[in-house]
Amino acid sequence: MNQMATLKVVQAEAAKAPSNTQRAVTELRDMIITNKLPPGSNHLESELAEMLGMSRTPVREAAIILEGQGLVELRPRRGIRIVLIAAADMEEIYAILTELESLAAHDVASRGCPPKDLAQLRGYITEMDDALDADDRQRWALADDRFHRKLVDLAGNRRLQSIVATYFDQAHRARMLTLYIRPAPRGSNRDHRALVDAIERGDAEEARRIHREHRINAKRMMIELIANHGFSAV
Amino acid sequence: MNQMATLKVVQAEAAKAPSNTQRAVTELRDMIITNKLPPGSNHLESELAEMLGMSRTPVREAAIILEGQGLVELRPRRGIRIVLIAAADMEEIYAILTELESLAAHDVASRGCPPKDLAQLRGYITEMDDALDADDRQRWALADDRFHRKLVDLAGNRRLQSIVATYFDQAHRARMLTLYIRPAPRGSNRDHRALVDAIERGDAEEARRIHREHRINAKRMMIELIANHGFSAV
DNA sequence: GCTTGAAATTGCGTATGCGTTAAATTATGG
DNA sequence: CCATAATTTAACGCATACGCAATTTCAAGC
Repeated sequence: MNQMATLKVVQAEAAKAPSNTQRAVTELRDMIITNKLPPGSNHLESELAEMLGMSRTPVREAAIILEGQGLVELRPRRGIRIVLIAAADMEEIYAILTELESLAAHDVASRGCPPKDLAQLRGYITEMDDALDADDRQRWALADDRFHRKLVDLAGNRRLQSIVATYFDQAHRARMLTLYIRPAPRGSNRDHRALVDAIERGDAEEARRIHREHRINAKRMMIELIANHGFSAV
Repeated sequence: MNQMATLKVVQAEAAKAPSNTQRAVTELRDMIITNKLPPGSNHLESELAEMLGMSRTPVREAAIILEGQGLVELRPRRGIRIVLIAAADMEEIYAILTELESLAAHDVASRGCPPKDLAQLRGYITEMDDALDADDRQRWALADDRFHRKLVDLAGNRRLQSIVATYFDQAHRARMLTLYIRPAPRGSNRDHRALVDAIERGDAEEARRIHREHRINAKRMMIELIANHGFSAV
């Protein structure tokens, strides 16, 4: 009885066997945003089903979900297409992220932010600095991701979180491509620090302004890189 | 043979039989946003399947899509739940709509807008005035909807359109509920006219500012109505 | 009664099969 | 040689079936 209880707890706390559909979503998403499934490529349901070791049904369901997240396109009889991200798409995506993240910055500053979370944000900034010193771009990108995500989480708007997450994913491939050809993002952390300071002071409008500028610069750089390096579509 | 050819053409030009999944999405969406499926109610897949005269498969697929649009919640073995919209949700939704529509206003103003489209926007404004004179709130709401949707369309950002459409849907039920208890939205059209004027002048910042104010007011009113009338959840 | 465990129920996840129909291919006429 | 029609192919949409597992029902013990 004691053992059973323990087992139960363990099971409850374990990730209790995700459904095949869920697994298909995670695995396909990962393969898409890391470019393992080439942008623009087409895949039959049966092909993906075999690859993932399941039947067509959960693959179809996963495809529908991923279509809702803008990662694939369902073209009946022509396969599931991995969407291409062109410069124009990055414009759209960054425009949206700029607005929504600035809103998040504003809201966090105005509703106030526990010291613990401020510290965490600053932790990511330090992490980014360290990564740059070590010239580890991958690690920098990861910390940058976390910083931005944390900021949005702190705003406490679930829908905002979900939208930003979606468009982060869409932008992910392009971000990874430009990661090694962009200049070292040294200036970036000055913005980040100024933002956290503004949040700490509760200066909502300033927080919004700082983050908007930050994002606008990021967007400009990304678009230029994409244009100059000629990968017009990813 | 001639008849067959004619038939073919007719079929091709007709809306060529949408899939059952598509039909399920449209019909369920309509029933949800018009409160025909009561918020908070739960429905088994088989129940909805029977109602719509199809099997569980397309209903499941539709449910997944609608979940992605935040209209239902899939709770295994407990049915498909029609999501409740509470005051807190309206806060989230309006916060997002405020940002994104203001962005749209800004972009339309800065990229410029063909006279034809300006005229159409003004047409909706007139329609709203007329509807208010006739005390026809339903018609007012429809024109207001069209005005806002058109504004976003003109910004030419597909992703923006899609997000705004999604959250419009989520807010629809609450908007309809407050439609008859709110004061006549006379002031609203002053904002609308000022916005269109700003767009015509190409004054992007002013367009953004006007629309943001407009939305903030709308939000305040909506939240107050919901709070005062005690339907804390819809 | 109230709790606990066993039994029964039933809703869902997934596999599978089939008919439809769009795409591809070949045949046919200009 | 090209364009169009007939034929073939095969991918998908959907219905259906089934076993597992969660939930509910019911019984028995405290």
